[in-house]
Amino acid sequence: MQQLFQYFKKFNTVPPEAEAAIASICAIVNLEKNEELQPIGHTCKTIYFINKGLARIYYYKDGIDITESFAFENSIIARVESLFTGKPSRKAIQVLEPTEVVAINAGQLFKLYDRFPEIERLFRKIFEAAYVETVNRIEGMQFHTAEERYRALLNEAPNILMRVPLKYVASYLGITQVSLSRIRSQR
Amino acid sequence: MQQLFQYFKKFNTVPPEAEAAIASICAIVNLEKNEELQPIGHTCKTIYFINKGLARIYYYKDGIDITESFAFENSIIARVESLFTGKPSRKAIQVLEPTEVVAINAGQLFKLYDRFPEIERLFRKIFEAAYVETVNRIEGMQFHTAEERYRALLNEAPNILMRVPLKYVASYLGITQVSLSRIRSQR
DNA sequence: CGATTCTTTTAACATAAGATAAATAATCAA
DNA sequence: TTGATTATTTATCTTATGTTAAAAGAATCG
Repeated sequence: MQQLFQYFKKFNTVPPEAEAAIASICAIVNLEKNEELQPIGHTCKTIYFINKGLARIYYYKDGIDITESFAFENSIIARVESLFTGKPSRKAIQVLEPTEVVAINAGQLFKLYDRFPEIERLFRKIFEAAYVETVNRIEGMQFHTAEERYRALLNEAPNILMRVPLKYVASYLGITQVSLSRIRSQR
Repeated sequence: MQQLFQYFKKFNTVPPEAEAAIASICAIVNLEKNEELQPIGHTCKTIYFINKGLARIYYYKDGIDITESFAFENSIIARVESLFTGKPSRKAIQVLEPTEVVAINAGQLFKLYDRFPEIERLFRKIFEAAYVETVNRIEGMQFHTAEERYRALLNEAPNILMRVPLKYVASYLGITQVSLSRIRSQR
């Protein structure tokens, strides 16, 4: 849990009582490689923090598995399009390595917002940062060739390419696995 | 200003004093067609609400004008990647019709967050909703052909195609103007 | 109104990426 | 270790989209 509170400090400091309140609505969960953290069709009611390991959000389009995003240790992962709307998610969260997460009960967390404005502010800032990342990703997807997107990933997040099966990376980049392989092979 | 407060009600109700506080940091701005609301290179310190008219966020990639997003009446527009990081934005906001906006001073707004938790909550929810929209847009961009993206736009936001020059729509869809024209011509 | 400028379409050609199938390579379980 | 499964690469062919240039069509303004 210390790891999570360390992470929080990057966004907002909260008083000890607030930390204790958060701790009381968290649970440590351990998963084996490839296990599902959240299934498709379920409304997202949990925010996860990754202590160790790696996860992805994915969904199916026309029967094809598409990776929306990856998350590594010391980061938050949640299906926000469900979390913030209360609608069921067409997406799932899956772990790609043996992974330990802190599961934060979102319903109870949102209740804590009333008691602790610092907690509301903390998560506001966390999701603002995530929002910015998403906006930046759109920019990367507009008018870049598949090769440019691959090279950018190689630069900015080589850990993804080291730890994630290429088939997942391909759909994350918005291309087929065959295309990705072709791009990699040309030197 | 009433229009803005009406919009707010969709997200969170705030007490009259809070409304008054917000009103005190807002200004009405009127712009002519094609005028710039915010220039490239400037750090974003204003959140705009569109009373009437239409605006877009755009930037240049290799000298080519690319539209990141559009905003119509009764919606918020801001360059969040600058607003939330304090870094200068490579993007600009331009109005595409005679437009009236409410300019909200973001620095002062963030100060109001301390005095009025309701205001912090209000804008938290506004940006959460915007975040969800952005995540959904990524989904639309992964593994859809240009034609599918055009048809989807035609369905979901035909007003964009009615009111926005096609050259801007093309880059928004991530394709060239020539491609868009080709897609439109085939019945 | 006519001239200029801006926007959209059309045409011809080049190329990146998709689809399908098959061959390797890597991983994993018995 | 071996066989079976899964992941990755390679090959061939097809197609969507980019590029460039030019023509046609609208909008704007003096």
